[in-house]
Amino acid sequence: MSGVNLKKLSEELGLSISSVSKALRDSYEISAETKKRVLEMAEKLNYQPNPFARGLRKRKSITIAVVIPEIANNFFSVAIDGIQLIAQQKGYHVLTYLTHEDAQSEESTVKHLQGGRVDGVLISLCGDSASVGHLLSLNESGVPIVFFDRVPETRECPTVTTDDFESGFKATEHLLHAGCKRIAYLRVRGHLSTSQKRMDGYLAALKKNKLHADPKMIVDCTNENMSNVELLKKLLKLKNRPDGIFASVEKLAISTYYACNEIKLKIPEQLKIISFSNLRTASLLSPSLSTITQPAFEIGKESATLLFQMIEKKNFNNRIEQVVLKSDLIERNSSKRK
Amino acid sequence: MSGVNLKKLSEELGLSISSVSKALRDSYEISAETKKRVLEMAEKLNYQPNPFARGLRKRKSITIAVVIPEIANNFFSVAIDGIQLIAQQKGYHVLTYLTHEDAQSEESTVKHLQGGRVDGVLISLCGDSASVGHLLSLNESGVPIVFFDRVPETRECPTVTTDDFESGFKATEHLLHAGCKRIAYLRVRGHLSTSQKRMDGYLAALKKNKLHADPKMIVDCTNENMSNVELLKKLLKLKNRPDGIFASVEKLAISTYYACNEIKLKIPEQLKIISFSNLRTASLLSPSLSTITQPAFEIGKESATLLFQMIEKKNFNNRIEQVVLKSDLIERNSSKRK
DNA sequence: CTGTTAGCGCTTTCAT
DNA sequence: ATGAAAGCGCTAACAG
Repeated sequence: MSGVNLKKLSEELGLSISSVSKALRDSYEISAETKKRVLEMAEKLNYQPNPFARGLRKRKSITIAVVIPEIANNFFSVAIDGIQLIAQQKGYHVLTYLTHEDAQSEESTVKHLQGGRVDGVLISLCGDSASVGHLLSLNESGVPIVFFDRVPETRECPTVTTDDFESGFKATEHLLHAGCKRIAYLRVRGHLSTSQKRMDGYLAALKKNKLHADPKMIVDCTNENMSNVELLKKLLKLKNRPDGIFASVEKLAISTYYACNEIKLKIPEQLKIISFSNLRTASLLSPSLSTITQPAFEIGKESATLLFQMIEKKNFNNRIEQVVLKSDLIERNSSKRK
Repeated sequence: MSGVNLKKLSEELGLSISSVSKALRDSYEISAETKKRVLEMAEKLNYQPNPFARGLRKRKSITIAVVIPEIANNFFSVAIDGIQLIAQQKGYHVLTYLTHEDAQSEESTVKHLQGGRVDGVLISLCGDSASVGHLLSLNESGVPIVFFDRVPETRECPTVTTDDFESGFKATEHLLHAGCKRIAYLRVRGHLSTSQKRMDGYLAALKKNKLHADPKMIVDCTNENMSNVELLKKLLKLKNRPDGIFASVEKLAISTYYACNEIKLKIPEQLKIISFSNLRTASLLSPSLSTITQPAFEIGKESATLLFQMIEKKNFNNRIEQVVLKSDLIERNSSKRK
């Protein structure tokens, strides 16, 4: 502890504690001259108010929590960047918690947030988050919650997400405009509603351009690179091989690179690729890969902004805001529009 | 606030507040049966202790702060991952602050930490951090500080860093073992002592292998990609052109790729490249790029571990620990050892 | 084994 | 314009 508190300040100044407190908060009850003296002394002694005493008294923490599955991930770290920006503007502190995709860890984390440690929570659920009971109880205890990116599917609540349908649509149209006639969609099995919506976008784009959606062009991949490469080699050796690939995960774009390399298929001349990605930097090294990216920074900013609205207005039970943001298409020289 | 506190619990149980408090902390003064009753009621009412009241009373926050220049950066986000791991084990909360490379922002952040909000601070200085006065004052007020990666150059203090000399040495040897005879070192001007040490490692590796260190092979680059590409094209068109490139920043490796592409120089057949990098994932897309990487996760873990030692032992003024970790060499198929 | 009490540092009424 | 005093929820000494 810093050792210098209101008591010490007041002794030093020959004033009462309460006067000093008021002076520091610029109360109208205090004379200008006294204020000046107090401020100077506070500066001199390097006084910093004790946040615990203040928090206890005011029942406010000036702190929010961010709960995410992982941080060593470009999407989440950029989102945090946006969150921090807004939090800093508001003068709030940010506690970060990682669940590592573990529902139990998520639950215990949320539980710890209940004692009044934070004024609000931003959370992106972990994959196997079965129940949201712990979050309900937190919310009921008066802590507003905003979900971002990974949101509960069963319940109405404040959310900030990306428009997955639009992402899928936009990515597919990008390939179509680049001249592709036969576009494969690569997905990983057992995925969330997110994946379904992206594929709906893909299908809608095909339909709009009066193209047939061949089920053979929808490829279920695994999590293992080598087996995916084999799968893709088979796909790319078909008589009716695709001339465009839409990878729903960046990893699958990489597998495609390997496959093309092995069977000497030229990118982008013979095959154009677009990939979902949260790793802007990756495409730097591979100038031929266009990517469709979640607006991570915007998502962070919007979530935090929404949360602060709820904190300040305290009306978080009434109107439920659901913000949906458009994805970013980052074009590379692979598949420039003709 | 959750609304349920010790008072409510005690009323519900017909016990005194202090008995409940003791029971919850498993004090030997309380009978087993009472403890059981209390625990059950606490569970039932979903009691969570108020961290501010406890912090105020115990003069302890169970919280540490992490102050970093940016988070949308693979090194720092992975380092935070390591920090969080240790903090979670210790039951500590983690506050994160971003300075955005702004010395003033760093200073005001540190100032806010002085009131007892945290029990310790992990910090990586921003580039233009001229003075460390604010940190001294924080430390003097009893808050232990550990510096990681970007540490003060003028003062003895607890640090966790990467062995830059070893990094430079190891990277250069990697190229030598891959058969390179003439290795260029690309650096960006006006850099820190870090850069110098890496180059010392490069020079030492050459010397050890009885190779001449040609000053023409040490290239000062800018921050602008296109001008670097021009510079590199000139370098690679020399009669005595290098057969290996050691890029001290990942960006420069990318510029090299562009340059090679323009003058039709084949990688890795005609030119092998190794690069410093904090972006493990980038090399996934470019299988021919070997990288030398800071052990970010380890740095995070080590820093946090050291900080907790200081917090727990309270002897942070005596022995000053300076941990130096080895970098990781990630080999790709570009320049496999012969 | 349980209860009473003081006080952590601050804010906020209520007096003066 | 200033000060006295109560109390936020908790812990820890001290009584009983």
